[in-house]
Amino acid sequence: HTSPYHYHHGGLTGPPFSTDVARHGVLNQRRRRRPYTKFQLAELEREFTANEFISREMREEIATRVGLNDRQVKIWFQNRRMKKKRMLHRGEHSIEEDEHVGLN
Amino acid sequence: AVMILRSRFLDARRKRRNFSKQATEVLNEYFYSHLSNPYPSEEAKEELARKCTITVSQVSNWFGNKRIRYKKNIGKFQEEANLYAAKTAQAAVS
DNA sequence: GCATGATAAATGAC
DNA sequence: GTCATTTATCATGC
Repeated sequence: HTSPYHYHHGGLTGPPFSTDVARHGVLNQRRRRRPYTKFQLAELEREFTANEFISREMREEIATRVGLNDRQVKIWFQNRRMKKKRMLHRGEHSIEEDEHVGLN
Repeated sequence: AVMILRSRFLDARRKRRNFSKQATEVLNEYFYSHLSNPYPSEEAKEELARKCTITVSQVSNWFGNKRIRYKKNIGKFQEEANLYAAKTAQAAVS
């Protein structure tokens, strides 16, 4: 799987991160990351516990209730499923290598 | 069970430790020797993880942080870049 | 007080 | 849909 931000590079000319400017024009810049409130997260977590996959109707219902657009709710559930996967995969490798007071 | 997992998950960054000097050395060597495309493959990440005694996720985190912070202030990393450039040049001679 | 590692929103490839 | 990322924010180290 190639790196998305270097996918369209024909040659190897150009600085490391030259594609950033060309990615979006002046008008459409990346939406700023905005942390959600405790209430929003609590509601989202509660719905996620009920079911990890939600329909478009339920998505709109949650969105209006917590004050987010349905796209944000959709993305949140996607990221939440990835987070759960990471959490489950965490106990496999390092069960608990805590208190490793290592000096460099 | 979910709460236990989550509390343990959140504790990860709560008690984070800095990587060893040798680990940072290895990661920086790879980063500055691939500055035109600092995106290690999955296999390269696994090898770096073994050399540094860290997980593949930690390697991904390090490169993610390194790329954005280098891009945001190239001047601040200029000295570091020259250091590792000279180091790889030295290795090429020998 | 910033440097650093990990996580939380947001994007895009596939 | 997954998933590797970008970006901002968080929590800690020193």
